[in-house]
Amino acid sequence: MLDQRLLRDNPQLIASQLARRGLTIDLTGLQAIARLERDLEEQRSALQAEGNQIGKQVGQRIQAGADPKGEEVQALRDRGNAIKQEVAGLEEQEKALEQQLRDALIAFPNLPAAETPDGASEADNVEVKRWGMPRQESGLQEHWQIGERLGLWEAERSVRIAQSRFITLLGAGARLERALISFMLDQHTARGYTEVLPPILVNSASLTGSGQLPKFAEESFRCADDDLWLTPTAEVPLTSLHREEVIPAEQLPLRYCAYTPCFRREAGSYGRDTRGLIRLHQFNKVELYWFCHPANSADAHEQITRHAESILETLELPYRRIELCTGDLGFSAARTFDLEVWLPGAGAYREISSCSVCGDFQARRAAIRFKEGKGTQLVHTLNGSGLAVGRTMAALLENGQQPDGSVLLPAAIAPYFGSDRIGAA
RNA sequence: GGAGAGGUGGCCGAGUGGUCGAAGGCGCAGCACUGGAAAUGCUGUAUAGGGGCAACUCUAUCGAGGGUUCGAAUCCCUCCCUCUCCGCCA
Repeated sequence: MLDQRLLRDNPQLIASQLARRGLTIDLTGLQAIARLERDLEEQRSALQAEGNQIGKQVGQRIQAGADPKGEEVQALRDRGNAIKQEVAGLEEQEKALEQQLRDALIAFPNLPAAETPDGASEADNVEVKRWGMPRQESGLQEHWQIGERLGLWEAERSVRIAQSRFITLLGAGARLERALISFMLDQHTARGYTEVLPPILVNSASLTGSGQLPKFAEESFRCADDDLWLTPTAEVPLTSLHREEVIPAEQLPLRYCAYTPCFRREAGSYGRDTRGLIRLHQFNKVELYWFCHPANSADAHEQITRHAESILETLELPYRRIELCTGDLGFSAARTFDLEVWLPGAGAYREISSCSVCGDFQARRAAIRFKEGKGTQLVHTLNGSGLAVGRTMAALLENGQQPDGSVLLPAAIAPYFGSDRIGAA
């Protein structure tokens, strides 16, 4: 959420930064509301101060022996009642304005960071670097072909169990998924991340805190009888892990990694990526999350991205780093690096991780502060996939495929999987 | 699902209409004492919003919302949550 003070003092700045995202908004009306709300608050608190004085005086007079029903006390009571009515009127107006303000502000996306390149769409994203040597030979299979051939999962029967865009992993496929989750968590905890296994049903406040609500309700699955949703990413429970807390400054940064299944409706993607593991309503992901001091968030962003990249490098998977332009930035992000893994069967780079710094945007929504010296300040939050597990499996299958039909796995995963190969050697 | 208890500051815990943002204790910080420490003593120690260069000051907040009152942590109503026991269950 954006800062109300910024709206009161410098709405032009907000407008110009949102314009970089392609949003044209006139904020003069909202600014007026914000200022009026502030004025009313000042009037009201002055009245309340007077009312408090009167309350005290009545008590003092009565204790001093004044007649509780006498004229002097009655005059104070009358004034007290008049103030009460005035205050009630002001409060009502204030509440209405506050609601309007909040409804408006909660729907605005984050302001892009200064470093984020301007652009209108995906096409304007900037490639930052490449790592590894992509296999280019022809005749390579796509991961869904390999998976079906080796019996790693059941596509059609999964529709029977749930519906389309769900997958059932079997045998070596299930085992490899489990191995990858363990491998990734071990890599991250070795770097000092605290492993978290959070609830994957989350309440509305949690989704609002991290930015999925109110704008993106249609992207999540909801439990009809409860205020609970299936989490679309571990970013949601991890943000709420410290919601409405004040963290001592010396504890920062707090760094967490979490494996969770993730659930997304994938509305509007009909017909895209219908085969295999790329786009599912339920997928596994290991997420990295930081709460850090504002002074360190830029540095932290590079670190969290490097931590995601190191998984790809340890798994010997060629990738490239893309910096998202303002037009392609997610709702809560100020700056984002996407990592795209090379899929030689498909002959394309595909997103496998997204590493974002959100500044104080989520912290303000979720009221996550830290205490340094006298006052409190909002923390900065960062999140990054480290990595999307199903897409990692897809990348391993395509990159490791051998002429004999088997799949050779990188050395790092072999101890977890129990073998360095899937299929006949 | 049935029965009961309870929600007060970082924690424990007092407080049933009046100057209470809230006793006391613990914890924490600073100072004193000490060669250093322990013990002891003194002082300080919530959050949000407003005003002020600052010292400071005003308003709100004792689970949430509403009501009674000049005045509510304290009385009334509604809701939420937590805990304990029983039942069921991985």
